[in-house]
Amino acid sequence: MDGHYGWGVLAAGWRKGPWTPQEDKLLMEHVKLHGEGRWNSISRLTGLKRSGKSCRLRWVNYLRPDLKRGKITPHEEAIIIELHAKWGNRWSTIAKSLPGRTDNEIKNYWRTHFKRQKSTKNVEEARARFLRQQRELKQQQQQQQQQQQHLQEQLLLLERNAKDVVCMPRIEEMLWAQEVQEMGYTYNLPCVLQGGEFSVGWSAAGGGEDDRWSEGEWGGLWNMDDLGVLGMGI
DNA sequence: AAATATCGCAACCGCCGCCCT
DNA sequence: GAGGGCGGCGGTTGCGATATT
Repeated sequence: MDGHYGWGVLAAGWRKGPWTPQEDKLLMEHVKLHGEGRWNSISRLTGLKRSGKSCRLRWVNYLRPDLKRGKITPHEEAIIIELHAKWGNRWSTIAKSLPGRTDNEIKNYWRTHFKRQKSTKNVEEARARFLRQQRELKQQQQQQQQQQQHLQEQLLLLERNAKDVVCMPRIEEMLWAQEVQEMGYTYNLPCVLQGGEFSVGWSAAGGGEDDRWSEGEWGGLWNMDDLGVLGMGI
């Protein structure tokens, strides 16, 4: 870079190139006193001949105390592959799932380990896996929608014949009844009886281990809260 | 042992979006 | 609403270290 920018020299008043220990110390002391942010005022307050951008970058990528040093672990690599299949080159987004790792670090790692030669197989596998899961999720959602629609139709039908209706289960309870039945129990829908009495209850007709909410391989890698964005292109 | 290639990393640039005036 | 400043992000560059020929 020296040839291009003049490493370590002043360009338009700013120093460029590698940071010295003295500069690091100044920056760290400043952040300790004033916190992160307001990067452009640092040079004025500390005398550092560095641009705000340069200060921020140095802090975020190198000086931050919560940074994890050392090599990317196989587990982290797996996460990077999976998340890259999901997000593409959104390094900062990927970095949020890897505490202590910076976007720059992940970007560099990707470029050296995956972009150039090997790996395409791993990456393609991860991408395929992600797309498959996305498809399955969509199907599930469609099925649920259909079920709900069906139940709603039934409910309307019941309401239409309200005169003769003995029981008037609410839609949430019908859904719950269905879930309970899937678990192997018999569920008696709560009914509004003529005369204002209620009947409610469920009885065991079997049962087993409840693993409906167990984390899948995919969900185990990161927070599933953000699955709402699955519609995005990758 | 010397020359060359590759890797790993730090740091820069340009662009974009947000916020304030 | 327009314009400017600032911070954040992704892409790129180049140096030093290490591996290979």
